[in-house]
Amino acid sequence: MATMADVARHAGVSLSTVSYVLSGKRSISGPTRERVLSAIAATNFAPNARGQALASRRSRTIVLLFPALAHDLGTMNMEFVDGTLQTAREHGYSVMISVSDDPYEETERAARRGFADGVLVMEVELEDPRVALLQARDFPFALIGHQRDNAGIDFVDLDFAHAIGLCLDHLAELGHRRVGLLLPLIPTRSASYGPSSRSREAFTAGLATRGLTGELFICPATATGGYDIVSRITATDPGMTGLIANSPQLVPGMLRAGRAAGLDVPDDLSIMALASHRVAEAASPPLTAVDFPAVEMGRLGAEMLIARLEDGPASRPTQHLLRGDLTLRGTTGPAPRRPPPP
Amino acid sequence: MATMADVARHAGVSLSTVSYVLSGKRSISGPTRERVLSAIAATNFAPNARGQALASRRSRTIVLLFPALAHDLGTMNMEFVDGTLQTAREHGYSVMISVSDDPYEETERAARRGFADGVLVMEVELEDPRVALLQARDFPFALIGHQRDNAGIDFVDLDFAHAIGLCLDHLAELGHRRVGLLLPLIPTRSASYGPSSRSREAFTAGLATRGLTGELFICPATATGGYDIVSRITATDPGMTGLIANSPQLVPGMLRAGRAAGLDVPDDLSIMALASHRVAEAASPPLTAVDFPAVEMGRLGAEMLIARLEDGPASRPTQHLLRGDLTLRGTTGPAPRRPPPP
DNA sequence: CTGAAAGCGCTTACAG
DNA sequence: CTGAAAGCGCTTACAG
Repeated sequence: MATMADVARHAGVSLSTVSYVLSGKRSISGPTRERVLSAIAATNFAPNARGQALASRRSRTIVLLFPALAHDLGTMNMEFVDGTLQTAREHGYSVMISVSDDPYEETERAARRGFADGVLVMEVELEDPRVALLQARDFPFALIGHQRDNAGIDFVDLDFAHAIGLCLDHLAELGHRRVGLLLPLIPTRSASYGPSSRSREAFTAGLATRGLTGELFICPATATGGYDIVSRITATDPGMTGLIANSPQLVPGMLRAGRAAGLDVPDDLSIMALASHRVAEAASPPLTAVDFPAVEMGRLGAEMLIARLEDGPASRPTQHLLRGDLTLRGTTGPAPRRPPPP
Repeated sequence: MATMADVARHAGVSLSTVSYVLSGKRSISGPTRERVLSAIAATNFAPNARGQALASRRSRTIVLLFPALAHDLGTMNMEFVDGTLQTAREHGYSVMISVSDDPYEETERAARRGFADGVLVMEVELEDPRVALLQARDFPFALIGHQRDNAGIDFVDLDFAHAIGLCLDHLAELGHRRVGLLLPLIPTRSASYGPSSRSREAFTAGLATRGLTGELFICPATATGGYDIVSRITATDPGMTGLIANSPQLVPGMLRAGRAAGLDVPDDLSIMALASHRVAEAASPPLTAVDFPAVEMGRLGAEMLIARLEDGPASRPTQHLLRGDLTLRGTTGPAPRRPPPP
């Protein structure tokens, strides 16, 4: 591989001139620039990223910081990744993906070793130790998710309270009187995992104002997680005719349990979820859902982080709390006249 | 952040001694090592990855080279990523994910810019220009997938011919006489995309030996892709009672089309897929499938590439053609006595 | 408008 | 067993 020194020799100029032609950071005369450019072409030169990173103290790399990935291999996580990659690429940044059983240690590693310029933190808790660490170290970051206290922090998140409110409104309008919210239990995240706690609160608070009663269920985010809960519900609480899944991963099991109990969706049982457009469409049957703009959140997260890297710590933070729309796709319907068969 | 020079000063030794304590590449006296180690602890030092990368000419980073990701955001791709990440992490490597509308250009970029030590190529074609490029440039790589000619190349792939054979055996044993294979059309990949062409060939060749007749269908890898094909089949070719999906993403649409035509799965129509255990289990209903060991393929791919990076180009290549097992989960059954209602 | 040189933070021959 | 020094391939003040 040709180095910048090779190009300089080839063009008969100094190494720094080659560098400045590439960066545009000082004006170069027409003829000199020509010679350099054709030398670059002739040697098939491309600047070495390692040399650039060391000299400029910028690697143009960001890290997407997943906690343990294995628990949630769903399409929605891939959508976050996809959005992040798209935006990073548009800005000339590379993206590393980091996954660990020990997210805190992994965060520290990213901040200390300096292979990347900043990190995008996923699956944020209300008081996330990773965030405290990054702040203490003054290492650039942005959140996909948000904490309880977000002063000065760049973040993008779904407005879970709003989403749950839309679900309750919808079910109430359809005449359901008793509803359930299923929250996936994420092994590595504590009880203060943002989406779970915010949905839980909104659900609890939102029941009364709509004249509903309901119950919260926590289950493994697996195929059988939703199945077991809904089996129990159909067996013991037939009046609960409307169900909300905080994650689309629970839904296949929920549908199966409904079917096993002889219930038709949506005639006997209404099921809705928080799910990206894509995931809701691909499901079988397509799901009535509040749209979870996962790709856009990945995009905005990368956007914020890169802006922070380029503008420095001074500029004021960007905070996006996105509201999803309700899209009807047929898994919810009017509450059954009388409770379905036991 | 403390540098190695800080540590050296703190310990009263030379910078090189600190480096050697860390690398273990020469013997250090007990007392000296002690002083260095406690200086490292006192300064909270961690070696700077950029300096290491430049000096050692190794970044301990590999790139996972996806073609355009947007077409296939499925769980199975996430499983490849997950396997790669797990293994990379065990070896102290970082993983970059790269996605592009122009995979060739992206490959060239990775090889020229030198931000990574090697690349893992996904979605390989029978004669993949990216592979030719990497070979010409002598840039380390391994394939998840394989070409027609694989001399000297490290790769891991599913044995698609074997998998399709298992499917045909299974359907033939169940008494099906006429079967279909659905291949997802991947926009960015040409007709010579490995999995499609190998499955196609095995299917065509395998029909006769089992006394079957059948047909091939190519459809968009979307929710509606499988739907449209199966709608047509049920309308025009009711004797086709066994269907194989080369990708699980087609299945939800296929099931929906079956249902819309008033057909029961598996009583009237048998559907099976090539799908990872996880994806097949999570589907609703769970799918009879030939297991696609996506996580393991990600692991093996990373393993091979890292071995190549550590051992150099001399050692002979590793080539894994994995065979998946058939797992029955209830979407296939005996062929109906007479063709189902039209 | 351009060049010579210092320096980014390491690794690793070269010396002793 | 340890140190002084060259060098990895760039960027960017410092000079002119």
